[in-house]
Amino acid sequence: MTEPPAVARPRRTRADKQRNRAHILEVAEQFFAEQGVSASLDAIAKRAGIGPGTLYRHFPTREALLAALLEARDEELVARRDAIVREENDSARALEQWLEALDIWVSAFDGLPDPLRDALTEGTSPLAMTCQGFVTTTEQFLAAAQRDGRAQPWVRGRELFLSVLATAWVRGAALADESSARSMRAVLRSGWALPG
Amino acid sequence: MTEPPAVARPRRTRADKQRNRAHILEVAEQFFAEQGVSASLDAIAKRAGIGPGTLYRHFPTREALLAALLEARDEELVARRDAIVREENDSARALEQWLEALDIWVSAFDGLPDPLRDALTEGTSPLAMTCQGFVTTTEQFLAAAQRDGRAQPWVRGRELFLSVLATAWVRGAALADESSARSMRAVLRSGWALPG
DNA sequence: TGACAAAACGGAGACTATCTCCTTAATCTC
DNA sequence: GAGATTAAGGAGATAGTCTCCGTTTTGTCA
Repeated sequence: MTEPPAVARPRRTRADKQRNRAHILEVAEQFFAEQGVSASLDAIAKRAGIGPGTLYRHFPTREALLAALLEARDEELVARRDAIVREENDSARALEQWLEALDIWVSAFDGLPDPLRDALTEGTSPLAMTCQGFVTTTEQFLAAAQRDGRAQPWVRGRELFLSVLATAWVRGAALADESSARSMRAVLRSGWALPG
Repeated sequence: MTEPPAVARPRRTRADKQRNRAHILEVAEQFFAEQGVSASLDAIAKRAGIGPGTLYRHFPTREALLAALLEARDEELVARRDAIVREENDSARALEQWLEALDIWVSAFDGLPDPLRDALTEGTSPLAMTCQGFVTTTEQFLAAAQRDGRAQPWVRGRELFLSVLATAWVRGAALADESSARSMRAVLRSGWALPG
């Protein structure tokens, strides 16, 4: 029988690891902001002064890196949600403000709607948690508006969230002016049809 | 002074060129249908039994290849437009049917909404002509519905076309069931809001 | 039909991006 | 400081895009 090995006390995380992680995030934020979410990961590593292997050890996929970057903004969005709940009594206006906040959030980087859409279906992406949370919040605002007869009863939160992604996707490249963006939002809100 | 050169009578297009072009289109149609618009072009060339150079000589960009593939379907869509004009008297229903036809058209291949969106902004893509034509048609149907007071007066054809692209983009990966798709279309048509 | 010129083909390979080992270096613990 | 361990670095495997240029095919006309 071998000696029962003493349970190894886990070491503290190495300092260079934390330093590298933070630096990668800084550089990635800049690259994604400038070039969109498809920016070259190797280029980010190079600019951060590390090898590709190091980047991939910290963030195994592009989605993992994105998820880490969005975490800080997630907190802002949660704060915004709380502020809306606190300050807005009209349930329809509250929903509208929440959708607007979501819209700003998904516009953080060019091309962000694509990985978010994928995360919403695949469920395995590190972005999925975040997404699902915001879908739930959307459902809560929506349910309140529906209770007050201020939102179509057949709409669901998931589709509303996807609509926000979709309008952001359109804006990504196809809308030159702000008036088009407003128009898209209006279509989302009140549709194109008038009762005959 | 040099002799004015006899104007060379242009040769007939070589038979192998036509053969190759047709074959590339066949194979590409299959690949795009199976794997979406991002399928490897070199793989298409290989399957078609030609070198990559030949493919790129025929279709310098992925968009050019897509445009050629969509040409046949364009004709179907134009025919559908004429049929709607001929058979549907109600302008709102006509617009709705046209949007549905567009929706089917953009669903020909997985991922098609992306290059179409890009084409609509850049204007240089071989897909731009086609897109622009369908925007114009959308505007015509929309104008009729607006004259009849059946469509919001502030909506424009371009945004409506983009909305169709956007809902197709969402469906691309994120909508499991047909009920979600219907719901998205309903939001597009009548919005989520009810008057307070 | 054969010879010439023009047109088109083929595929090697340059370039870029992703991602993975495995060797080397930095850091923590005692 | 010595030793154990964790992380870094970066060459290179793989895959996709796209180009260039020597070779082949085809059309034309004597």
